[in-house]
Amino acid sequence: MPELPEVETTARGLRERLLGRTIVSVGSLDWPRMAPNATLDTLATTAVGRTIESIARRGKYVIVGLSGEAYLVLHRKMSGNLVLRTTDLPVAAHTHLTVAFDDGWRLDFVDPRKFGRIYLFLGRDALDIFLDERLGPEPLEIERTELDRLLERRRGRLKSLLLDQTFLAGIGNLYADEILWEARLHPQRSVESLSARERGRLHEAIQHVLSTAIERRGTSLSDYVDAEGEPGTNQNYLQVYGRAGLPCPREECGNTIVRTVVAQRGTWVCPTCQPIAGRRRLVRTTR
DNA sequence: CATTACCTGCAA
DNA sequence: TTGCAGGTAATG
Repeated sequence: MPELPEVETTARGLRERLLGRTIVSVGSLDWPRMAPNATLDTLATTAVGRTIESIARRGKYVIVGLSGEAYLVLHRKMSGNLVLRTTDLPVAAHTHLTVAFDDGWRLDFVDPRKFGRIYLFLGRDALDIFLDERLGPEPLEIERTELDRLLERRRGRLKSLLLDQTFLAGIGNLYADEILWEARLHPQRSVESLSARERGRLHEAIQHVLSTAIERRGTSLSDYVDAEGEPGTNQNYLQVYGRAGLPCPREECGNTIVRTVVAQRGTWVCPTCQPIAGRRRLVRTTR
């Protein structure tokens, strides 16, 4: 569920509340598989007494930096949320980790589907190795020329590529569809077939779609809420995702959006704005 | 490349 | 009851 804009919004909320706070207890790890490289004991022993020095996002991971070079790394997968509550409030259903702080606030990792993961790393090197072997560059920090270089080294379908976290970190199914609609590119288009102009549109669409979604504090379709427990508003501005049968929002278009499956994921496209063959080919076959 | 597994909740 | 869900790792 949470993709880059949702994780970024959450990280900002956590940063505001937690920087400088000291951890006083860690508990409720009722589903041990959520912490593949630590036990509740290790987490508690390591974290309690340490202070939050940094909160960062990398791809879809939130990285909580503790004093003494320890890092808690959280991934929410499909249904997870990281929510701040005061310790007088009861722990909600499906909460699988709680971290309590010295000022009466508590960070709860809530995840009905239990796909989420919590990792503990000691030392900057261990953290960097973990992240670098999973993640490509940050899409919002990439220049046009750098995107071109990355694309040159890849092949296959555009949508599969956008979903590949080692290509760019943080784009998921929803934003992949929104980006491809914005760029007027069909998800099945092969990377190799892109013209320079199309690569430019792709770069622009990545920047625009992700940054406006961050401004709107993310997309809340069913589960996602930010660190304060509040939904985002980007669900009110989706152009294609989940909108089968509705008209394409491009004024000059207005044709019907269809749902297909690409890379084993539900995929929404405007067949008119996003022709499966490039523009040149379409012109030829329609005359 | 595609398929399956991991989990639960919800809507059709 | 079935199918579907914003993710990723493991396995043909």
